[in-house]
Amino acid sequence: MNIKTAGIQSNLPPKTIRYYEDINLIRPTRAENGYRDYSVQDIHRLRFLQRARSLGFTIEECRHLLSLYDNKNRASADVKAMTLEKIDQVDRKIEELNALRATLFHLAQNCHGDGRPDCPIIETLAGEAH
Amino acid sequence: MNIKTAGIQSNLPPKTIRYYEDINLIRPTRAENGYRDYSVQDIHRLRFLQRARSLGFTIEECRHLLSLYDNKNRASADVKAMTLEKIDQVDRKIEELNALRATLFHLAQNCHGDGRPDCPIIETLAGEAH
DNA sequence: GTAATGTTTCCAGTGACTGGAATGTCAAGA
DNA sequence: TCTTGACATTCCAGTCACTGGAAACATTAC
Repeated sequence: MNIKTAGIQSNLPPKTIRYYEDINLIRPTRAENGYRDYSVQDIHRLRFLQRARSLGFTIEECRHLLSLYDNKNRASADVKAMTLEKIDQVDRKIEELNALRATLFHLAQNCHGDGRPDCPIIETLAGEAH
Repeated sequence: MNIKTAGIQSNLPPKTIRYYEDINLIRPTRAENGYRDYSVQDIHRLRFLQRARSLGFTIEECRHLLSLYDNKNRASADVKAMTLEKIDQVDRKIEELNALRATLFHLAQNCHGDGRPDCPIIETLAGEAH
């Protein structure tokens, strides 16, 4: 299977698939003409990567997950621990964004938003008392 | 004022301050020995940058905000529009993260998390039916 | 005088791709 | 058969916002 088809099957752009090969996440064989040739197993790995990445796992975490995927004797505890850690990270990020949103909202509410030059948002950024 | 003091005053590492100079966000004068010399106005700009960055504005948005900060005839409507747009972006990001968290949580809940090799998280990433 | 600290410039690396150029291969239609 | 267009290859560079490190020079403290 050529790279474009592999991309459609895995929902990844060809550029990304070549990149994943560069960093040794996948090793397709080559056809006689030098084209990459993706097997069904390769597609499974690519789909796995696409899903794990879209769930916010980093490339290195994906590499680890793939090694667990390859390992028939893996312990599900390892995978669960990674997932729980990822949930913690997501929770922290959500908290940060909520605080950020509150600050921005407060700034926007105090800005009259017309053509007058005085602007509480700029003043706050500049650190002026208000 | 030397760069380290400027960094302390603005809560930015010296490396970052030099970087901001590289990309023309700030232009300190130079002392006779070649050291950068930061004025009080420079510190204001740096603090402004630090605050705007920590509120999630990109460097290019900061550049724009700084030009509004410099411009005594700016319209506060411009600044408010940027802030509201940023709030929208933050809202979208929070939504994404909430969905992501729900998926991860669902996966973790269905994983027994012990030494057995079968793992619903891996199976889901691999796209297997469950 | 010397050691520690601070400053300079420059180059390279991060993460995870993405864009583009130059070149080669293949399949379909006139 | 020729040509056109879609697809493939490699390699280099750029993204964003820094960050790390090396080599060399300046200043400060003891």
